[in-house]
Order: sequence, then structure tokens, then C-alpha cells
Amino acid sequence: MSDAVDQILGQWARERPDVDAWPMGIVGRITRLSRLLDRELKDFFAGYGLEHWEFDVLATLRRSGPPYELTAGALNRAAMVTSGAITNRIDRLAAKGLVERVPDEEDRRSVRVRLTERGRTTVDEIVGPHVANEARLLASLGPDEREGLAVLLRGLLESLGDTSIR
Amino acid sequence: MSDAVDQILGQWARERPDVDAWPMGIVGRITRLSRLLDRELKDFFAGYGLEHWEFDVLATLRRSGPPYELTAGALNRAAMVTSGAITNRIDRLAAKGLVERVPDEEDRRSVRVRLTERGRTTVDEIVGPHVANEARLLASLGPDEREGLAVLLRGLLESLGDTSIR
DNA sequence: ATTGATAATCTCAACGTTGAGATAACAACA
DNA sequence: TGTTGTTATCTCAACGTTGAGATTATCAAT
Repeated sequence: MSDAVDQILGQWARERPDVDAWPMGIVGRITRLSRLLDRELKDFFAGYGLEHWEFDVLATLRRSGPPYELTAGALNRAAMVTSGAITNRIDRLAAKGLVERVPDEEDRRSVRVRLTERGRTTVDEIVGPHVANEARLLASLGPDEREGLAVLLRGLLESLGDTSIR
Repeated sequence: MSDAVDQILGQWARERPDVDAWPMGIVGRITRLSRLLDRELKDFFAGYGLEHWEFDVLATLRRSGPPYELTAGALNRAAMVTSGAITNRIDRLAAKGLVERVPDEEDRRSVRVRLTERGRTTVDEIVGPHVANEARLLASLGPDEREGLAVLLRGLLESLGDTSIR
């Protein structure tokens, strides 16, 4: 069998036989998978009236444990977006009543973002179905393949310095 | 060793022990890798005065072989973006003199987008260094790991229907 | 030839992110 | 105490994508 990336590699081999394009077999597939999975997740969350990024922020707060609050900076790093994007996201989640800004008494530069009761129940209701949906998307992988893939991806992430959510 | 995703999985295991979040170990890593690699590629292309998407379009035309032209729709599907985005990209590449729109005589609904001479030399000069740069990013993988990872990712892509660039 | 369905591209307003700069607060130290 | 450097967040204009709709062309069937 072959996928879209095999065809791309075949084209390069024909047009530029002097270049060994093997890295595209990894990078290209990661990029395409990310896009495809993103579309699927978008559709899934739309069924709950949520944007993907909304769930992402809420879930980050939820899994941090009680009192379900993090600084804007921590959310920032977790989401891998810029500070401007996080300010915007917090604004909109706060407008929807899913999070609230709490002044940080220890460090007045910081803003703590806290899940509201509604925000917490929202995540808690969706996380189960969400994981089930992801499992469905990965259903073609057997148990050993899952593990092997996770190990390889982890090694790559580590080598690129992604070793901590801070 | 552990990466950022291991920490996320650990948080879920603590907060929601009833949910087995293993799929996040795959989906989360693919998403994070995609973002990290994207940043690296962005920096790389900036060194050549190009945007990542610019190289992407030019390379798609180049690897299709002489006469280095494709319809807007084909570029569209290859880039996995919407039609509006491709119209915009072609406009800007044409303004830079890297591609040109050629009317399709067979099907007057179609527009053929052709690499200009400057566009072709641009890709041909950069593709070698680009692949070398990607190889650098993947340097932590041994030969067997590269192959194993490519096989697993291909299987996943196939199962999600990404079997053709059309 | 006409009709209806399908297809390719373009248009454009809404949306979200980026990235640089502004503001305010903290930290270290002379 | 004042100074310098660093950190956290917010601001905002520029940029690019999305997605629905408009336009024009092709195809199939009658």
C-alpha cells in the first residue's frame, strides 16, 4: 500500500534523483496527520458547540488539578501559541462564563485563570467521549503499534527539546 | 526519559483515573511535533526570504515535472487548504514573479498555474538544503527507527484515507 | 438544443494568530 | 534607595485562512 506521501517521494525521486528526500517521509507525514486529525477533532467538538482551542484551554486547566487555575503564561506555553493569542482566548472563554480571571496576590504581574463550575463540568463531560473519538481515529493501530509509535514520537520530541510543559 | 506529553498523561491519570487517555499519547505528540517542526521550517525558509507556504506551493509544482504546471484545484488539495487560501497564495506568488496563471484551453473553468523560470530555479536551489535541514531535525533517529516510524505513520494515514494526492 | 447537476475558481467578510511594542511589577545589587 | 535587567500580560495592526456564496463552464440526458 502507499499513501499520499509515498507519491510525493516518488515524484521527487523522478525529478531530482540527486536529492534523497527521505526526511519528507517523516516530516511530511507528521504534518499531514496533524492536519487530518485536526479536522476530525474540529468536527467532534463542533458537536458540543465548542471550538478545538476552547476545549484545549479548559482541559489544560482541568488536568492541572484543584483549584483548576493556571497563570496566563502557563496556558500560553501549554497551547504553544503567542501571548496575544492567549489573551484573546481567555477573553472569549471568560465572556462565555467558562473561566474567570483571578488576581494573583503573590505576583501582581500575573493573572490566574480559573475554571468556573460550568467550565469544569463542561470538560468533565466531554473528555471521555473525546478520548473515545481519538481512539476511533487510531483504531487501525494494534496494541504493539500504538506503543511503538508513542516511543518513537517521544524520542523525537525529546530530541527537539519538548521535555516539559513547565 | 519523558516528554511534555508524558506529563500531560500523568496529570490525566491523577485527575481522571477513570479515563484511559492513551490516544493522547499519539495524537498529542503528532500535534506537538507538527508545531515544533513548523517553527523550525519557518526559520529555515526565512533565511531564504520565503514563507513556508511559498516553498510548499513552488515545490508542489516543481515535483510534478515539466511543464511545471498544475490547476488551482490540484494545488488546493496538495496543500490541504481551502480554495480561498489557494487563490490568495497564487495571487501573491504571481505578484512576486514566481508563478504565472495560464488559461486552460481544454477546460475554461480551470486555471493552470505554472512555475516561472525564476520560480523553478528558486525551488531547485533550496530543495537540497531544505532536505538537509529536515535530516538535521530528525538526526536523533537511527536508520531502523526512521523506517519504523515511516511505516507506522503511513499506516495511520492510509487508515484515515490519505491515499492519494490526486 | 435545453435543462439540471456538477465542477472550478474567485470573492469577501468574519475570525484568529502573530509579533512587536507598551505597561507594570518583580529581583538583584551597588 | 535608585538603577538596571527581567518577567508577565495586554494591545493592536498586519496577515492569512476559512467557509459560504457568486460566477462561469462542463457534462449527461433527454
